[in-house]
Amino acid sequence: MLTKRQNEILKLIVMSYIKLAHPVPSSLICEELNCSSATVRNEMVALEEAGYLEKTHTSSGRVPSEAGYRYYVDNLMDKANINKDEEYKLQTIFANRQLELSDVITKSLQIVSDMTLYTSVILDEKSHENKLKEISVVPINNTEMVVLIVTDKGYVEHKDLRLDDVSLDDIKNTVKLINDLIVGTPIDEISSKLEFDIKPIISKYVKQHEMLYKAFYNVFEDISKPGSNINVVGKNNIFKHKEFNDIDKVQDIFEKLDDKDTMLSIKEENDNDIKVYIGHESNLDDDVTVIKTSYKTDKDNGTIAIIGPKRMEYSRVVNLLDYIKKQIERDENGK
Amino acid sequence: MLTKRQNEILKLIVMSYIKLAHPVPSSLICEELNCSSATVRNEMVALEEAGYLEKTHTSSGRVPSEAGYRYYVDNLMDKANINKDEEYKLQTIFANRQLELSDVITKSLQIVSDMTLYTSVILDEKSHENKLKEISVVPINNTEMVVLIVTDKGYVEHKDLRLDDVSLDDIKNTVKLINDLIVGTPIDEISSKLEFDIKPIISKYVKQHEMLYKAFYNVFEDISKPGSNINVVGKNNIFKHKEFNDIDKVQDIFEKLDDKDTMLSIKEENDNDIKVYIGHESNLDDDVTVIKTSYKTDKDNGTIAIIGPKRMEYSRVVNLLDYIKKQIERDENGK
DNA sequence: ATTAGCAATCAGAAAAAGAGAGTGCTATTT
DNA sequence: AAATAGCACTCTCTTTTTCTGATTGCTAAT
Repeated sequence: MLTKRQNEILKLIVMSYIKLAHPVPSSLICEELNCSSATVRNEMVALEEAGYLEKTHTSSGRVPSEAGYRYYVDNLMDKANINKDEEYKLQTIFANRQLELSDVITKSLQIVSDMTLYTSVILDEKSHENKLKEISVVPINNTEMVVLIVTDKGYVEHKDLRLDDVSLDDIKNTVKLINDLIVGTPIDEISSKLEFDIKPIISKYVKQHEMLYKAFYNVFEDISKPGSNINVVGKNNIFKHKEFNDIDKVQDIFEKLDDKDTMLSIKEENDNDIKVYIGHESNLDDDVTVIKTSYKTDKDNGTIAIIGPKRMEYSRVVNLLDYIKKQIERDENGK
Repeated sequence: MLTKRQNEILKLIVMSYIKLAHPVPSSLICEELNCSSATVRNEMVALEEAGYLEKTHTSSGRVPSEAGYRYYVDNLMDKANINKDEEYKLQTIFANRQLELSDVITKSLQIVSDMTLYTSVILDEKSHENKLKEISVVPINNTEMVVLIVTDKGYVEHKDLRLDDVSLDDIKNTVKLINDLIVGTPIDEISSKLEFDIKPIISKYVKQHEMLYKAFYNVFEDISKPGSNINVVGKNNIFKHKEFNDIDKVQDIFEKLDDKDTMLSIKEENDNDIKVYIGHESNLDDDVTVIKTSYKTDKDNGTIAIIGPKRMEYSRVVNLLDYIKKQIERDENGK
């Protein structure tokens, strides 16, 4: 258990280090605390023994350890509100109802990345609860057509289809059948419904049924794949932090930011809270921190995350994420 | 004018340097040429005076100058055919007719990037010759709907629309009017046609005409913006070349690869040939070379480019680009 | 015209030297 | 008992020096 003064010193050290990116000497703290540097040094030894501080070499100032950051985030961090200026900048995005939700989210995180110099990730999953609302086919020329698919949640997919020697009537009939029979079916059940309900019927009414069945089967097979969108914004901000001044490290992080699985792992344990993953917990790099949260609306749910150095402005980022999460959820659910 | 032997030596030096990334000593060349290193050195002096070679310091081996690369590309480079192995890998992509053209191109350049360790850029412009083929609206709930727009070339756009207090009938009528009156209009002329031809009519037949007109006007305004798609593939390959072992340089290049204007400038002077921009000509970095070409099909045209170090495998890349260009054009036009 | 031979040059690695920041410890004060 | 002043000690970071090896340019010989 830390004394009150130790808490104070630890907080000051973490905050100084976040700001100055340089091991914090006792002299810096004693100015703040009105006591001598020797006193601070004694406390520093205690904090180091407790595992919250580290030295870079025998006679260096102190740097927060991973546990130090953890303790700071869990116990010491000011949970102030979002900065008014930042709120204002984000407000203008959320006020704009013209844009689609995913664009709003991307834009807001773009702004966050620009302001903070950190990197943002947006993961949004195609919901499995989407049901087919309407399918239509627009012929382009003799062999090509565009298939348009809309779900009840307003999700749109389109696919080009090339079919030689199929009559327009056949196509129209097939589309009509699909619209009549499987509208309302959840997208991941369409393939099987197509096989068992539609196939027998179109084989009666449609001449080129074999080819058409196959084509539409493929289209739906494709769409129903449970894909996630991964959007990484402000990647180049990685270069802006002195802990990433090593080209091999930067390369490694860039490769992870491009790696689907690594990015998807961020969204695991979909929690309503804001989660902070410090250093090795981030799964990216020991010098990286990931702060994330999830959102849920009527139509959509997803995860947003900010990636930066372990020496990150924790409270600022937490506030920003919290604000955005609330805006998204208010915007869409509360209307 | 260079002698035959000077040509030979220059070619060997460029090729060695591309392969070994190390200033080429005379000893390396004389093995190849069956003459003494002193002889080669004399020729090197001549080539240096002609501006084709440089030294990194007084007693270093020679490195090709920008002019040296230029001379090599224009006069000395073997214009062999594409490597069979590489052709095979690309073939499988182009054989797959399921994919849309833009996906085929992206995939093939992804493969090129993986094979060569260079970076690829695909620039494809939305053609202005697209004409409206069909518009449809799918209502999602009371206030939201999806507008689907298809052009005669199979280009699809969709926009979410929020409209409070508009009746379904009004919407249907408006869509019908648009379909009746402006299908076939080039997309960049739709806005004005909407204003002068449609507005007067819907104001008669549609109750909430003001709001609907405005909404559709915005939708078309949005789509007709002459946007270009910019797709950069294999960015992380930048890290793989020793000339980019400097973090500031890498940062600078990454920022340029993300910069719309810089990337768009690649497609200028839309030429049918394959163009090579060496060093400062690349507009990216003095150590960078850009090799590009353009393609043109019935539906689409665009530019593809490979970005790598100046010390690039010129002939290999030229062959790859040439092959891909031909495949694209054959694939789409020929058939 | 070509080549052998050799001193001269310079990058890059390794070693040495110097300066400065900050600590830990001890003795002293409060 | 807690806080502080004082000082030797440690270690990084920077600069300087030394050393080695690769490669050249030049001169004289073939």
